[in-house]
Amino acid sequence: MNNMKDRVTIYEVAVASGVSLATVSRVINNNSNVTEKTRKKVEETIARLGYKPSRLAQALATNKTTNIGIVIPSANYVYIANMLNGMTDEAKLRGYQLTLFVTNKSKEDALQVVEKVITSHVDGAIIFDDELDNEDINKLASYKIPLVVINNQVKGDRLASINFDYEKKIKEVIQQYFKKGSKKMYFLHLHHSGRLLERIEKSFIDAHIKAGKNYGVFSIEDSYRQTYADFMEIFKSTKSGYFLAYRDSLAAAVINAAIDSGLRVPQDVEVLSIIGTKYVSIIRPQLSSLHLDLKEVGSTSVTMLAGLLTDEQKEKNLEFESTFVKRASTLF
Amino acid sequence: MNNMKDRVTIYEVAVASGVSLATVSRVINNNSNVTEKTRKKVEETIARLGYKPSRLAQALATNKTTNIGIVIPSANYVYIANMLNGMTDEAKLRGYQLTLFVTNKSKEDALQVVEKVITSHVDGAIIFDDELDNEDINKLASYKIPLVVINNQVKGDRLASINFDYEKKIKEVIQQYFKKGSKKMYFLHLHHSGRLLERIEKSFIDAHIKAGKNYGVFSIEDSYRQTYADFMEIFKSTKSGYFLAYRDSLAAAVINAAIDSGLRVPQDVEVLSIIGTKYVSIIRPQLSSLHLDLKEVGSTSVTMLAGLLTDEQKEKNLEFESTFVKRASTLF
DNA sequence: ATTTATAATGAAAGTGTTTTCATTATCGGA
DNA sequence: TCCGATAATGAAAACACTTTCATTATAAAT
Repeated sequence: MNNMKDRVTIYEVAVASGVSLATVSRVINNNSNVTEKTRKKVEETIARLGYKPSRLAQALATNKTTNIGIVIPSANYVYIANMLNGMTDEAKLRGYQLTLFVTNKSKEDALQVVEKVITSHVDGAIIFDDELDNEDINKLASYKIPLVVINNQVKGDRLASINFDYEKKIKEVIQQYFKKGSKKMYFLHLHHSGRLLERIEKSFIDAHIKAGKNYGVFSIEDSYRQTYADFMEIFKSTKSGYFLAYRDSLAAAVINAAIDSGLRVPQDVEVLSIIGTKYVSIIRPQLSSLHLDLKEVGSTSVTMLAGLLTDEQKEKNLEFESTFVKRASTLF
Repeated sequence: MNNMKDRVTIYEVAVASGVSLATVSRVINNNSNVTEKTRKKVEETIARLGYKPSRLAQALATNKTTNIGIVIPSANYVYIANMLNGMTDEAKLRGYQLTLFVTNKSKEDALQVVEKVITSHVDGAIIFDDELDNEDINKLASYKIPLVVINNQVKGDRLASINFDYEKKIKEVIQQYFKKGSKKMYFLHLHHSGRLLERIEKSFIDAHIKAGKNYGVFSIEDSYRQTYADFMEIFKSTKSGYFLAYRDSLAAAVINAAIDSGLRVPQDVEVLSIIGTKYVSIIRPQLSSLHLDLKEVGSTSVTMLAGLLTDEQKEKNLEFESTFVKRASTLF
């Protein structure tokens, strides 16, 4: 039964059921202009021969692949995995396939990715990658590829964007803290930082300048191990502070280093993780964070792209609101 | 400059450079049978017109898509994200694109996925999903799709597999523990468990039976929150034990529940995470685990598949060795 | 200069579909 | 029973390439 079978083509189905290619194509695509009788007949031979239409040939003929490209810096971040999760769910629901394009945080790779996306004939793409700048995005757009861009305000035909309100929220959190708290705040700047992080940092600095407060910035590497080591050093001299970290693994590095240095969290050291994943409640003390449903961001991005693809929606900008969730790593 | 351009086809390039389609095709594909002069000429007009070959048409003509399918239960697990990371790197190196197929741990979806993989015309696929059984795999194989299957011993033409030695290692860890330790061991069985986990459980039970030792099994849900809640209950009566958890988030649930119940880790409660990710060292106390370089598993799977695709390699089975890493959550 | 071997090129068929347009069949109404 | 309208069907072109095979150009050798 399970012998190797060569792929059955529409032609063989046509011959076997005594109709033309056109008719078989019609029954495959549920075109109504087919008699019930011939439809039955064709469907029967399709089942008998085990025919499956070639999506490749369909794509070439219709200029639609039902593939959407996902551009990300890496699959390895938990928050990106969360988004991917939402994307795969929604894509499955809508009958799209996801093709991954990763830039590895390298500009060179990013350029390559742009080329690949163009030649791949995806129906559209979702971009969550700071390595792609406006020029890259315009290039993709110029090839008429509908785009949903996350974390970059873009405008144009068949271009939608999703943005997070982290900048605003960080400012609010800081201003709240100024009222009740007294520790000096430090921002953890990543060596290889992207636009979003830079905007957040700017927001952090602005809030301090406006309030006439003193602040600090530490530039760290995007690695738990290294950040932990760095802070074991830092905590030899710095005995208190409120630290803003981009991701929970980095926040955890600060917490663990503080505790291992004999400091108390949150009494001496307070830590806020900006992007919180499920680990915020696993790490002890539990991490205060800005909560954003990244899975929903993922599924929404697919929904928006689907809108662009079906022309229901020409352009749209959406802002996702994050909420500050106080847990045990901060006092307020 | 950045006007909308319609896709340039090979035909236009041919006309514009005064040669035939065949010649253009030859320069695209670096075929040696082209004069340097014509090559230059064609390359120049390719650059000028901004021509990019359609991978779709190429795929149809050559019956090669340079796409490989990745079948996983979900993109949301950290250990799968690690693997994906290795896959994307290696795939980029070798010029393959990755298309994601997720089963969501549902048999129904798995059947759908099998169909989609077949009609998607991927050059091959990597399967890391217990939801696909031998029948599904044989079906894919019968469509001549080269396969690398992770965690399922399979045999056949253009079928390779990668397996982990968790069963053996767990047995060793247990036997070692019998020599020095004294706590009763408990296995954390997942409600929706897969083949791998079941094999590990069997290994766990076998080791106990062989040694004439008593053991326990708790059936839990695959969720940190629920497992934490469950163990807050369990630790009301059970005041000590050695717990084997599948993933580090589950192990963390046990640890946190133990500590929050006033028990000491590892003095009262010992915990071993089978699949450890980077969180093993973030969680406190740090988690003892079986270490396996999942990123390397990912890249190796792509390498093996590439071998099958180029016919360098007809069949292969590989076993990855894990190593027991003692950290602070166990005594030995 | 002529022949041969070889390299470069082009014409055309093939890849597996969809879709347009023309043709044929079917049905209802007079 | 015949006509007209409409529904069902098929032929063929289109999609954007690759590849085989035949043909022409080029270089080497005599």
